[in-house]
Amino acid sequence: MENEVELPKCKYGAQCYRKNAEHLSQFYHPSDSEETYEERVVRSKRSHAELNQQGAGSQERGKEFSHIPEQKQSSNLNPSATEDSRFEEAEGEWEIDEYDGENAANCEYDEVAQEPSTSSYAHHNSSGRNQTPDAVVLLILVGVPGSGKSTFCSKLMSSGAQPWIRICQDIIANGKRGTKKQCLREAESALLRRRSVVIDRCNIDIKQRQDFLELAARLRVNCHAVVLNLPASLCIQRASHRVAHEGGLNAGNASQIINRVFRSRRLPSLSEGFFRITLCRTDADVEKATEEYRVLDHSKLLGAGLFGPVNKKEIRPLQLAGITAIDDSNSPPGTNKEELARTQSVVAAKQQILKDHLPRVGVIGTSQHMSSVDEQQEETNTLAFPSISTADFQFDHYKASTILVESVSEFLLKNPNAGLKLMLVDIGSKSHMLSLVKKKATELNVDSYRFTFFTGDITKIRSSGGPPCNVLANATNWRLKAGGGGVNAAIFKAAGPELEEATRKVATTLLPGSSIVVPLSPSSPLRKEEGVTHVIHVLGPNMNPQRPNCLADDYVEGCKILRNAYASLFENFASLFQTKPMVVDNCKRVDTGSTNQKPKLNAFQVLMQASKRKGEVGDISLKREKGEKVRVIEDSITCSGGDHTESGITQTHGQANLPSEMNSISRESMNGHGPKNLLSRENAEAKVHDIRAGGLQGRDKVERKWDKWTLALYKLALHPDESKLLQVTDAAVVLYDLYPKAKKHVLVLSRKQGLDALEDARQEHIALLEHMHSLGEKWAASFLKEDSSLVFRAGYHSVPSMKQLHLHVVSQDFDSACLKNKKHWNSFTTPFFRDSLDIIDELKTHGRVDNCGERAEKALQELELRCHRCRSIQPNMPRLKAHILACTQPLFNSTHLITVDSVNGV
DNA sequence: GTTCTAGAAC
DNA sequence: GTTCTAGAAC
Repeated sequence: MENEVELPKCKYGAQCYRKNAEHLSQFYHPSDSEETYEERVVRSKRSHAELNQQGAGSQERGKEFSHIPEQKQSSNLNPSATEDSRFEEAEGEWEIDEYDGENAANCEYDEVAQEPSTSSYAHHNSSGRNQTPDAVVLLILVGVPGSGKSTFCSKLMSSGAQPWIRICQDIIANGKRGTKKQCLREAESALLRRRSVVIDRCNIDIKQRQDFLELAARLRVNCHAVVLNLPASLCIQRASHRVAHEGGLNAGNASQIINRVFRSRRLPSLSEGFFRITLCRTDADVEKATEEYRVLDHSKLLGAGLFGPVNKKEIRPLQLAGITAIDDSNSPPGTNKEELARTQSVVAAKQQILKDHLPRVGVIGTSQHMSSVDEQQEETNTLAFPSISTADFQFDHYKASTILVESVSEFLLKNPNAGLKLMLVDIGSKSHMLSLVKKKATELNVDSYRFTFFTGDITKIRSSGGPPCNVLANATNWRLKAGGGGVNAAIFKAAGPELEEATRKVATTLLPGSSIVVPLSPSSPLRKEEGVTHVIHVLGPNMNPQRPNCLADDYVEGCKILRNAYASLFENFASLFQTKPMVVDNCKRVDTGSTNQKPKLNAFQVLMQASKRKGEVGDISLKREKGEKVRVIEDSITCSGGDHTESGITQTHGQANLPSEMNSISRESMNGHGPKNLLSRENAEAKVHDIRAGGLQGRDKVERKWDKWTLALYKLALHPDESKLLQVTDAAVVLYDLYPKAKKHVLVLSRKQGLDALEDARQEHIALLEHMHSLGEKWAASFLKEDSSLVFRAGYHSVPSMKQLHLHVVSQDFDSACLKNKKHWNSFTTPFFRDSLDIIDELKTHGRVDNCGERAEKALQELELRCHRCRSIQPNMPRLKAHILACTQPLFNSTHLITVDSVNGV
């Protein structure tokens, strides 16, 4: 086959060519035989980064290519290889024979001149080290409906030299129209698998193309454009004749739409960051461009620049910094070396700019190794962790794998930042846990880019060819001692005495279900050699009678502890890279000497912590600048104390008899303000209301002005209108949600003034929250008598929309016309919805509720629409609602479901 | 919380 | 033209 090149030879022999896999594995990649897809991704990215480091511009890459004399044969190395494996082979890192650099010095451009569209990619740099070639392409088609994008793709897909992945927005959502986000996800996934991608959507203006260009820049993939700039009349004619178009365009509306789109089109320019743009004005141009990409395989590289016939109107926006289009109707691309060089240089600069503007996650505590390589190219932070409690602690593997995968999934949802990754590590190549977890992760559609697997020694991940992991989890013992065996012994040994010393400074013991972060000193071998900056000690439940604190087959408690262990571990990992405070409570701290006791802070630390806390929910001064509805009240003018009771109110339905202790609690804690007083108070609070934490004492309170519409529940709590309520007690009222998001949806509304949101809740509110929960449970039970198929969750929104703390009790069918948008859905099905029992537990354990604030609220819009049963992502609300009506998978999102069985004590 | 509307996408 | 989403206003 013409233009194909011979892959470089292995240094072990001229005839090697990977015929012997065992031999090749010695130098191809240390863990090639067991290397997972994700590991290949990371390695591939590393290689790209190295390539970039040595020559940012395409021009420099071109020079590197020139060192290799023309060679042939690449795809016939293994005739029996499948399509995929053939491409995987082609991207391997090879050591090659010595070459004659002088002879090859100008080879690249000469080759381009002889063969305009392609050139050899086989290359290596001055150090003799081979690089991964830029053979994978992100090709963006630009054209109005009817311009022939689908035909272009068909030809690529059916007979292309490489297996192209077509991303078509019209059918991406299970055959239906999807979103740009989905296209981006699919494209990223394909590119990471080293597959070239063609984007089959109009991409008609800069904004529509921008995200794809950024994706290409982030993944170090060259981004090409083919512009199907055919006359509008021709496009209309074609669109009018087609039937059953994927995008719904038909004869009736084609003309209008195409004309409109045609007017709004903006042709792509190199300044957007494209590596190569091919303009087509006629079918012949399209045919030629199609052929160029059809024959493109991993052994070829199309030259950079702008190609094709351009008219005067079009050329103006296409010019950039002196670059003129290369009209390949007369001369082949790449013949003008200066032009090409300038183009390549500008493209490289633009791509660098794009890359520089991508969001980054800071790498903390880098070692020398990391600063030289990882910090520059791996804008990620990875936690490598072993399966907790399944080895020496003998926890049931099936239960453990479920908890592990669910915990991972929750973490990924809670932390949408793609830079935070998790990697499960097991030393055995035939690990039972690993295979169980892989299977469950696949079933639950867990993001395989952010949750990966590694087989090998957790203390030697990077040095054995795995991805860089800057944080390690250590499944430790309660004494945090170095002894024993397994992962704990291995990590302490690999980290040296530095880890023991650093651990001693932080804590002396650890409770099951908790974790503690220990920074590694720069002198630790684990840091120096593997780039590990932190170890997080985590203690899971023990089911082994030979070990301390055995739970003796109490898997109810065991599962709870294991969930807590993972949650604590992941939370601490995330907190390393965020402003959120670390979870540190369930350990015996060396500075306090007592369990569950927070360390005493000096005045400066108190100030800093207060400042940090403020930052979590949005810094007040910043909010003031933005004109948001938050301000600090100078003194305790309003709401000091704030407790009340509405005397004379009785239970209207009588189903919920308050426990005696609750009645006493209500009377004691909610006295002091009669109705008259409340009315005047309400007027005052129409201006300013408190919400903040601090025990509702009126001091150092940050206060928020609530909009008028947010006060409906508040007013109802203060002045219960029995006609609107299901039940009234001294402490709470129950009512139907005015806009139910499911078949059954009630609110249990606290009547305690000043307690407006979870973040206000403290230990003294536990009894009230328990009372609210019991009311919710009772109402759920009464609904279950009517319809036993219902399943309920009782919980709070992390950030409420309405003033006055209220508990949602909502059936999990979500079959309601009032459930309309993404915020509705995500506020009930993501970790933004906090189970009532978890909140009570958290108050008992920590004295307050964490993870409430603007970040959680913001995530509602950023998160995908994911089915709460099968976790599949749905493209929009109508599709989601149709899906959840049909989905029969068991519920995923809670361990505290209220069902017929649970209310009957089964 | 909701409704209304402009804009994106094809 | 339709469908869907996000933001403003209340």
